[in-house]
This record gives sequence, structure tokens and C-alpha cells, in this order.
Amino acid sequence: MGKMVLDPLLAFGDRAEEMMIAALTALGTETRLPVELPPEGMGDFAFPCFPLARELKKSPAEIAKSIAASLGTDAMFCKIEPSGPYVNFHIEPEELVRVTVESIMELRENYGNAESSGIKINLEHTSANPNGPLHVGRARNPIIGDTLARILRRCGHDVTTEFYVDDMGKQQVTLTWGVENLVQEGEIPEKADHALVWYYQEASRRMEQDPKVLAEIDAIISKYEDRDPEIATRVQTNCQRVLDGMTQSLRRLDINFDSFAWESKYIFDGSVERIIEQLRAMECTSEDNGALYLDLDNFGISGKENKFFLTRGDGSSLYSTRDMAYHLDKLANYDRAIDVLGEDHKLKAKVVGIGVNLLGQEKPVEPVFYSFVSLPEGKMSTRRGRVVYLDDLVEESIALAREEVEKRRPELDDVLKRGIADAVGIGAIRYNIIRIQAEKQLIFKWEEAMNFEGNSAPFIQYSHARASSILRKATEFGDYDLKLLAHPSEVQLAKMLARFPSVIRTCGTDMACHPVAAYAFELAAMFNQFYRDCPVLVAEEKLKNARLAMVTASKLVLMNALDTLGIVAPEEL
RNA sequence: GGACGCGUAGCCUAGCCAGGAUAUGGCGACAGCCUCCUAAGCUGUAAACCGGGGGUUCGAAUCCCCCCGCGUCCGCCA
Repeated sequence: MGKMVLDPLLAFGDRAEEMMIAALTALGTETRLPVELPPEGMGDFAFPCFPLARELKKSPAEIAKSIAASLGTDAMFCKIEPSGPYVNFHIEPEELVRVTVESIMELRENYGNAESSGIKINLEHTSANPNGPLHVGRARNPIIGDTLARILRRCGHDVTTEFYVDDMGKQQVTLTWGVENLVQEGEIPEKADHALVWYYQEASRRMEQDPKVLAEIDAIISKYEDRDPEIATRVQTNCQRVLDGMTQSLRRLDINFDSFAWESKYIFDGSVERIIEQLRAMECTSEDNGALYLDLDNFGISGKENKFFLTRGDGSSLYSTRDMAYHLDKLANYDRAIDVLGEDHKLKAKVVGIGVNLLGQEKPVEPVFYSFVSLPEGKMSTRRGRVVYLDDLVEESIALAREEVEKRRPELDDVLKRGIADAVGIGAIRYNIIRIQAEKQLIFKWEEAMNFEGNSAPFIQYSHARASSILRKATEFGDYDLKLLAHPSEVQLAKMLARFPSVIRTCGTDMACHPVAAYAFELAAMFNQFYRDCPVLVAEEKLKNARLAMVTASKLVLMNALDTLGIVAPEEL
């Protein structure tokens, strides 16, 4: 066994580039050609020769010809040929299959992971105001955040996921006022977030209509800001109850947090006050009736209004100012701070970044934005009650999955059926949100959210179950000779398996999740073609053993891809 | 008014940052495939002036400019 290959495709790609550099040097040029992935049937790596045409005063096609002629042969490539203006490298299938399958068999669930980077990342996500249950509009945040955390961990980083609990906002005080002054009638939901949201909605209505209520709420906020410990306990108790409900919902989606940061901490430890004084002393800030603001003209940001307020007229802090204190704290303890934020936070995130830099922290705050999920009839609103709650979507999806299991696998026992329904129902939700590029607007439709066919989680889970089923039936298999795997579907599948580490790597640098979903789908589709073309259990003994290795490798990578998406990979479907 | 993002077949979507060879898939439609390892599967067909217009380039879905549509922000709310 040679040295362990973490990324098979990269090994081949590096070799191709190395050979090209040697050829170009021999041609007497410093120019380096970019590597491309050519269309189907034209090899595995392509180098377009256009950039050299002017310099060498020859046509790209002639250049491609002469480069290819000087390249000779290599163990890693079965064919290196000019194709019009391109030099195309065709990977030696036997080598590709061998390196890839061996690598997966050795690395198992770690295949796709990079070596440890030693970089400590604080990844903040969800951070929803604890005033009611999570709705599907907000659900995009935890799903992106959790998937990104899984990707970055596979990239070798030390990731801490964090929920920033906004326990100092007006919304939370409004909720507390409601709990303390109103009586809820009728049937009260059992889950705390669903039970308490009524108080928030009703208190909001009263506050809008009755100035006395508004004054009472403002008075509580003011005392809270003055660090009244008794008020803090009252508000935080309600926040905690709602927060428990939200985290319970997220646990069903296999989303967990490593830490919770409470906003009030930064008021109580004096850090907010400190940074306000530091900012007040700066040239870029001014006051308006006692309220401190940052003049955005200094930072190339323009709009209707260029004053970004940092305090109220009474000197009390505002959300973004407290956020600066929070981010200074994070950046003091971590190498990187990443925030998953709705697109409505773009300006605030920018200003928080500016503030943090003004206060002497040079590291950037790295935001990842996503666009809103809306309903066909418009934006979701907890206050107005125009929402689809995540808990309801999860129940519906699992129920629908359960119906499908009953239809397809009536013979299974109940525990197994329930496990499959959970995995399928929840997987479908995560998948259908994560498969779309984060900045794209999403309109929530029940039938799309619970899609079980085609480009969906169950499609991928199904391929994994097929692989598992084959392995279950092949009770034992002996040594295998990977040279026997030469069928086009086997080679194609191996190429797909080889891509996984580079997909994870680029997602980590781009901070994008949706390519993992696309990859998992393509891999599953490729496995299904292999399944159709290459019978395993009925094959002749030696071929069977080699194919069983292929199935094992496929199952492992399907599992790793699903795990990166936070989706369960059941043995049966 | 200013700023940011999005606009790809009836619907959803990849590719855009690092411009190149016939623009990726899925849903839906139509036509096929279960005496054969799970048909939540597989095969095939039809369907796209890549929002519109200029420009840069040998070459633009991709880069630049203008315009249109959608979303979001520009609050002493969060």
C-alpha cells in the first residue's frame, strides 16, 4: 500500500498540471494555462491553448498539437491528446479506480476530510429572537449554519457553533410583559415556544393600540439596560423557555449548538459601555440630541440617511452596538467569526464589521447571507400569525413519509417504519432547503418542501439503502482485484467517488453548501446506473468481490455526503 | 433617491467569483422498462433568443456600462 491519498482527483489533477508546466517550460514560455473540466467524452482535464497564440505566433490548435507531442506518456493517464485548441488528459481508468477505492476503504467515514488546520472558528447561526416557535422562513438559517459547520469541520477546522440569544430586545420584553399581564384562554399548546408566542402576539397588539402599555414596556427596557438583576431574571426566564422549545425543534433535524451567548452579558460586564465611550471619542461619530451615531459617509456607504445610531438619546445601547461587543469577544477567542444572517442584516453586518475594526480588531467578521423564504401570499410574520411553523412542517413531512413507507414496505416492523419515516421526512426538508443557493429567494410550497422523488433526499437515501442491501446479502467477501472494474459505469462511478474531497474543499473556501447537495444527488444517480449495469451478487466470484468493494466504497461516500448535509442514511428504505 | 442580492425551458435549478469546445440537472408532459441485488429506480423524446440593450475580447450565461422586473436594507426596532 502506497501513501494514503486524501484527494484522488487532486492527485491526478496535480500530475497533469505538473506535466503541462514541464511542457510549457520546454516550449520556452513562462505562461501557465488554466486547467478545465471538459465536456463528457473529452477526457478528464483540459488545457485551452488560446492564451499562447499571440506569444508563440501560432494557432491554438498547432500549439495544442506540439504540447501533446512533447508530453509523452504517464502511468496516471492513458491518453494525452490535442483536440482542436485544447490539450486533453484522459485518466488511466485502472489507476483511478485503484487509487480511489483504496483511499475510501482505508479512510472510511473520514474520506473527504482534510487534515487538521488548527484554525478555530466560531460559527454563529440561527440566533432567532426567542419570542415564538421557529417558522420555515427562519429555518433556512439553522440548516445553512449546521451544514456549513459540518463542511468546515471536514475541512479540518475546529468549529464551535453558537446561538446568540437576543434577550435584551424590545420583542423579548414585550413577551415578558404579556406573560405577566395577560391570561391566555382556550387550549394552550404543550410546547413552550408555541404556548408563549400568544403572549408576544397579543402584547404586541396591545402595545400598538395602548400608549400606556408601550410606556410600561419601555420602562422595563430602561431598567433592564440599567442592569436591574430582577428584571434580567424575569425576561431571561421567558427567553430560556422559548429557546428550549426552539432547540428542541432543531434537535429533530439533528441541529445542535456547542454554545449559547446571551446578549445581556455584554451589558452586564460593562463591555458595551466601554466601546460606546471609545467610539464617542472618535472623529467618525457625532451626537444628535444625545444619541451617538456613526457617520456612514466616512465609509463609502450611502442611502437616504447616513447616520447609523449607536445609542439612544438617553445613552442606552442599541442592538448593533451590543453586537460589536459580542463580535469583539468572539474575535478575541477565535481565529475566525462567521455569521449566518438573513439578507436584511447586510447593512448592520457591514457596520458591525466597521465598528469592530475601529475598535482595534483587525480580523474580519465573515457573514454568510441568505434570502428570505416567503409564502405564496407574502412574507412570513410571527406577529401577524402568517407563518408555517417548522414543527408543523416536520410533522406533515414525517406523516407523508410514513404513508409512503406503509405503501412500499408493508412487511417491515413498526419501529423500522418509524425510523425510515423520520429519516425521509426530515431529510427531505433539509435537502430541499440546502440544495438551493443561499442568496436565491425561495417561495415555500408544501409539495416542494416534502419532495421524495428526483432531486431529493430520499433519492440519495434510496441509493444508500440499495448499496446496504447488497452488502447485507453478501455475507462475506474475500480479496478483491480492482483491475476487474472496467465497465464504463464502474469507471464513471469511481470518478464520481473521487470528486468528493474536492467538493468539500471548495465548499469550505466558498462557504457554500448547495454543491454538496448537488454532488450527493449526482453520486446517487451514478450509483443507480452502476446498479442497473453491473449485477453484483450474481457475478462470477472474483468480479463479485471487486464489485462488492465498489459498493462498499459507494455506500461510504453516500453516507459521508448525507452526513455532511445532516441527513440520516438508513440501511433500508 | 441611494445600496446590496436575484432574474437560465410551463415550474424549480447548476454553471457566473478565477470568460473558452454541443448551457447542468430535477419536476411536469409524452413514449418505454419490474420471471433479474428495493421501480422513492432506469431509458428515451419534446421544451431555453441564459430579463433587455450596448461594450471589452479571437471567444461572453460568465467581465464592464445602461435599462427593466423581483427581493432586501437605508428606524434613537431587533
